[in-house]
Amino acid sequence: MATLKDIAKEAGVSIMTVSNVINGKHSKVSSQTITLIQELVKKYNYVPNLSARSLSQKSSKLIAVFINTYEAGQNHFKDPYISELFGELEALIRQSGYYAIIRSVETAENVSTILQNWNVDGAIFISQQTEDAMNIILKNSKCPIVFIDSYNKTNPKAITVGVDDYKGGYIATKYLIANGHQRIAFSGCYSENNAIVSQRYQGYRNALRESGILYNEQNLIQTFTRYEDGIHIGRDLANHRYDVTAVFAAADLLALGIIEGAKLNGCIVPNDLSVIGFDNLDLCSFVTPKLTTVSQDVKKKADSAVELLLDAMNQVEIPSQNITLDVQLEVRQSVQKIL
Amino acid sequence: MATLKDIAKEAGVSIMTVSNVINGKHSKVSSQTITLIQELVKKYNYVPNLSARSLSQKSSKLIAVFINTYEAGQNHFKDPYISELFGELEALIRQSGYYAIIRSVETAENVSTILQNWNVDGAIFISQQTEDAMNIILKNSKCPIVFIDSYNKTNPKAITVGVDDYKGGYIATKYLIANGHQRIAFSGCYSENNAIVSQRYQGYRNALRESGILYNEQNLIQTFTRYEDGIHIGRDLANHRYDVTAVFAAADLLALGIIEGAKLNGCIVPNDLSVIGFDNLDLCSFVTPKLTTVSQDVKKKADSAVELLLDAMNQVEIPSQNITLDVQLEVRQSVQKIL
DNA sequence: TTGTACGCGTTATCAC
DNA sequence: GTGATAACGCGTACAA
Repeated sequence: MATLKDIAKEAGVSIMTVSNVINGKHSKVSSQTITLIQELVKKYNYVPNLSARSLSQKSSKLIAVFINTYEAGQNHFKDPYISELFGELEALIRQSGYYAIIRSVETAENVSTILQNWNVDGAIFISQQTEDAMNIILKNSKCPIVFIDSYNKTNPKAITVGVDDYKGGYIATKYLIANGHQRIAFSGCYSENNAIVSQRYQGYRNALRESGILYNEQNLIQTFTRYEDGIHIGRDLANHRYDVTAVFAAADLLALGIIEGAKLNGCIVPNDLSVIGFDNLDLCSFVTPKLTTVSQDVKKKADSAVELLLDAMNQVEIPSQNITLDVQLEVRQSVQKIL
Repeated sequence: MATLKDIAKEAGVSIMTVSNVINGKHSKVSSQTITLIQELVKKYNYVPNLSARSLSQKSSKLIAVFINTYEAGQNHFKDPYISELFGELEALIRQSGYYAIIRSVETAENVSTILQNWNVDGAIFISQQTEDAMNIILKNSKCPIVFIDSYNKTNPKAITVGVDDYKGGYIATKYLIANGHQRIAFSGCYSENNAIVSQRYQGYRNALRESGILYNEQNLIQTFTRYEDGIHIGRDLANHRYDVTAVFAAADLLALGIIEGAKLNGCIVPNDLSVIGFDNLDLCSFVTPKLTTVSQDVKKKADSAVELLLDAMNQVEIPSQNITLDVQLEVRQSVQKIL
């Protein structure tokens, strides 16, 4: 509750002297008063009021982290990938001397309001945005914003961090093909608005084409990517609703659901069906069979995002505003060679 | 960027009139000026500066969510339980008209600094605190604080939300006993500072005693509760380092690790060993065998915490400051009857 | 080396 | 109904 004024009065100096001491501008103050004031600061447990500071400065030291609100009635933080990413971001924001405001939003309009409300210095989106949404957000916002897992080829203001989704789809499919599979399904939340999945799908398609395998439209399985959705698909697969020997699932949870659903109807992975996922969640190694999947480096993603954001906030020249991190195949037990 | 002043100038009225319109004090303003100002607000996209508001009001509309920093080098949000809880809290805070600041902290001192820095209205701790830490925090803080999963029997200021850990340990052990098990291990992060685990342990001990089973000190397995820790213990169990037929693990991840570790050394759950966990994470149903566990209602926990906090902030009379939610046994496949 | 005046955007108070 | 003034806590710019 103590303010600069209180300390100044007690010390018999002006407010500015106290302020200078606190902000480390020691060159402007005699060492005597410095120690005096430092004692008083401790004694009264002085803590600067950052709202006041934010008001009189350009900067608020606040970084906003945005996430989409519930999807399919689901708490977004139940997605282990999102949670881990968020945890890393929080740590990095704190270590950089900033404060993290977390907010789930429904529409692009809400974003700029929050940003202005708190005079936020920078923002990070941790769930995918459409290009349209990004453009609206960027147009209405003054501070730098980093978008994780979003694609935007047209807007030069867009700062993005993502992984090589195309390559992920490509190497996963290639691996299945190398193991003798020819009839391979793609399952995921495929739509025009979902650039991530579209990219993975493109990788899948190109891998097929390169190997001279004819693409069968029936093998695109449209679905949400929760575990429960996978169960349904797994059952369908076991019931031969699709004519395939392998499935590439665009998310680990979906893949795990598929494995379980197939099993429920007597189809055993990898013996009767091969499955590959995407993300490399910890729990891929907890299940049976352990899931072969495309792995990405979540920590590096968070590092890149915060680094890019801080650079933009400090107007540092950046080589590129769009970072694409590499992915690689994590071979485990859910794929089997066939003849 | 528009401020009250800008709007006032454009409308040819005073700042206060604009302020009154924005804050819905319509009784003090003529309907003409109301509509005029509302138009201008839209035109200039006016958004109130909450730092300024916080400065001139008692309240900041900010709620801080605290979590302990890394433990055992682990991002805390990799714990699915913590993540889900956090996601629910974020939603509730937002829906209540507040803004969430998230912060990981190492020591109790950091807490009051943040609280003062931002003039925070209320705070929630989502990871367990020792009674000492809680007392320090409460002593140094002015705003209401809710502690989730912490025990504090002595400090009347402490507002807490938890589950009936004792009962959890009790019913889990009783269930094992009912299935014919007599030699039962307890594994978890047992220590004097960890009240949660101590309670679960007490439940375990009492269940044994009630059934006339002699407690064997060797069967208390001290460990961290990560999956990897479970692996070690599972191996030990398979190698008959402990003379038991069943294990109660104080956390699901630990239980899953134990199952896997045992399997690696040829000991199959539930055939050769029965295991019960605690938390009922989603992934309990993803693994094989599906984990029998003690379940708690995370959503209800979040609801209770926010409700309690808001009541305290609004100085509403509360029947009890300490809520203990019920737990129940979720029977699945990891326990087998023995003779 | 230290102090003064002012402004940041908002609200409460009180007078008109 | 409406408006002037002070106050919230801090930092910048400048003066002493």
